[in-house]
Amino acid sequence: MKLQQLRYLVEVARQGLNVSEAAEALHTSQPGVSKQVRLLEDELGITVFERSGKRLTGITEPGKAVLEISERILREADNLKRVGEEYAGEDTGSLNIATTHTQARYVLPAVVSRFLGRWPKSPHVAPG
Amino acid sequence: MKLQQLRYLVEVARQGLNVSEAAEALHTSQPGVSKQVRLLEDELGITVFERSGKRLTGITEPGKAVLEISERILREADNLKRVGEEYAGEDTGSLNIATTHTQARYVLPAVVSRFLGRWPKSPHVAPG
DNA sequence: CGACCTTACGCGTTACGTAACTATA
DNA sequence: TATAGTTACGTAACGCGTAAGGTCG
Repeated sequence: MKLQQLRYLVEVARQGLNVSEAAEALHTSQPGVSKQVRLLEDELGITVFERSGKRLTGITEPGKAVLEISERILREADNLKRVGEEYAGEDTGSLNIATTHTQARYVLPAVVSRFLGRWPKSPHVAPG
Repeated sequence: MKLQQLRYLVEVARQGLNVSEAAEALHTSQPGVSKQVRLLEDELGITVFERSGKRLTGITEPGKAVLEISERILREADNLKRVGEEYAGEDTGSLNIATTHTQARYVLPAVVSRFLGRWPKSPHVAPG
């Protein structure tokens, strides 16, 4: 089960059971959506969409439950990304180092290198 | 962001910040867990685990939020699988067909074939 | 015949496991 | 020195897009 399969599933439902429109809304190909929806149905052992031949004509009872839960999961996944944005910037700041020429020349480089290795997001290292 | 990354993350936290034990509990390799945790942290822009050199020593504040949400997502994912089990069996039954030899010989095969194509889970087709 | 879903297939990406490296206690 | 996490790398699996195939209205 993959998050993207849930997105595909939910989008198909939101687009009035139209796989083509769902694919376009998700900026991907229609066969991809079709396949992933199938795979998810297989994995869950559930038929989510009623099919009349090759058209989707409705949502089954278990399908409704699946869609509800899927939407919850996707909402939570969005929340997860939002956590990143909320806390972004809070662990930033600046660190000034004063020392002698000798230390700066022979000791600092190694120390700074290790520091940058440990905190990869540190953007700026400048003299002055 | 992938569901497995969330599983890895949560398991590491549950195993007392021990990546090796988490890997074993998940029946996978330790480097895999390490890498996926890193990738998730990068994608979210968040440091979940405090690191002292190469040991994990604590959970950051945003990390706690991430873990909470991740656990919710995983619970919901389990619910999804459970929906499958709950409804399993409800759309099963048997269908008996009585007809003439001629029909059975020349018409039935195509019809049965289409039926099986439409309901792939049909396990048994037997004369009787 | 037109719209639309599914299957087939080739390609690029990604995850995973093994091995080697590094750092901490 | 022992333990634990990370990096490197080769392989296998997976997702995706294009093209071809079927089916219903």
